[in-house]
Amino acid sequence: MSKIAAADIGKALTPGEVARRSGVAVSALHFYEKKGLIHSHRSSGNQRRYSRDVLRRVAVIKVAQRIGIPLAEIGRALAELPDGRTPNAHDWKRLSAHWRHDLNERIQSLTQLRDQLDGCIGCGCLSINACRLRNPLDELSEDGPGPRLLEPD
Amino acid sequence: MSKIAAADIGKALTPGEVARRSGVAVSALHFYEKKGLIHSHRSSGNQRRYSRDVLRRVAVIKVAQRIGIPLAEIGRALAELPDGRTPNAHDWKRLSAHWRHDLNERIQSLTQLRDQLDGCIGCGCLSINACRLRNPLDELSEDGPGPRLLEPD
DNA sequence: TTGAGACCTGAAGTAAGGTTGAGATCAATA
DNA sequence: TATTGATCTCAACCTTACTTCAGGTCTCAA
Repeated sequence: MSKIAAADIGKALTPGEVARRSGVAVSALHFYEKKGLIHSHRSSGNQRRYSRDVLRRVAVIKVAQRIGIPLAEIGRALAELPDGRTPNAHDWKRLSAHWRHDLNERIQSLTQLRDQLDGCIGCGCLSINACRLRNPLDELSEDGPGPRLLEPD
Repeated sequence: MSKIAAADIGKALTPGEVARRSGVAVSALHFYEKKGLIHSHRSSGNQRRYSRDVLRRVAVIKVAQRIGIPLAEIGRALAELPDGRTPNAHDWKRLSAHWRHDLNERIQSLTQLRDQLDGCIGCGCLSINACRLRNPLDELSEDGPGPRLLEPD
């Protein structure tokens, strides 16, 4: 029984193993640890040992990075989990739903940019004050006083 | 006549004017010049003076940056224009069509990521080897020997 | 003419996300 | 046991895209 319990804890992973299996460099593991995104304990000889859940944490980090979430924000999200635990299925559902929202906003804003570009490709209107490409914030068209980022060429 | 010709050349713009009208800081103008993206001549007192087309160049730079094109690549594209000229309507058509293509690819890859995320949000499958989110390159599913980036947790 | 504000240069700083190197120690195999 | 490969720490460096600073000069309106 105690043997099984010990097996449940699992064999600790060395930095090299984690690097190979997660696809990130050992230096990146150090870096993530410094930033508080992952944790390790030490062997008797002061070398890092990781529990297996570090693989899941790194997986979450990598997916979030692909989505475009900065490390600091990923770290904040992970830090908000109770007991500093690694996200379980439920946590992942919350996290990913949140990040999906961010991702979708990025897609929408890029799509809008593309559509504006479509409207401008042929017209050479880049030089004209009203070009929406040049006025991302849509903050003109009232021609009273006030900030005027882009005057006519 | 010579007076009109002189007027055609136009009054040179000071750094401050360009900054105000283009919406980028003077320090950014220095920076772009160092990188070869814009050019200036000097007043008798060694201060920069810009011809009006710098406004168009900066506009092009800003749009390209929103699309996600790195400055170095923007610089390369601008440098390929004959005579180092500022993009005219035809040049802009070519450039923007090219960049639109890049933008579209980025949108597509983010959209694909979003769809994969949709498929994974509820399932907690992040821990499973076959998860497509964790295997962006689709390079497994043949389980022979060979590189295996991500082993099971 | 003079003073305020704009400009000049070069070096250094910032932020994100790491990588690289030096010099020393650990761990596991022959 | 010896040695090779893996790790250790910490500082320095890298890239992108700029900003900030220090100390000095120009420009132009009053």
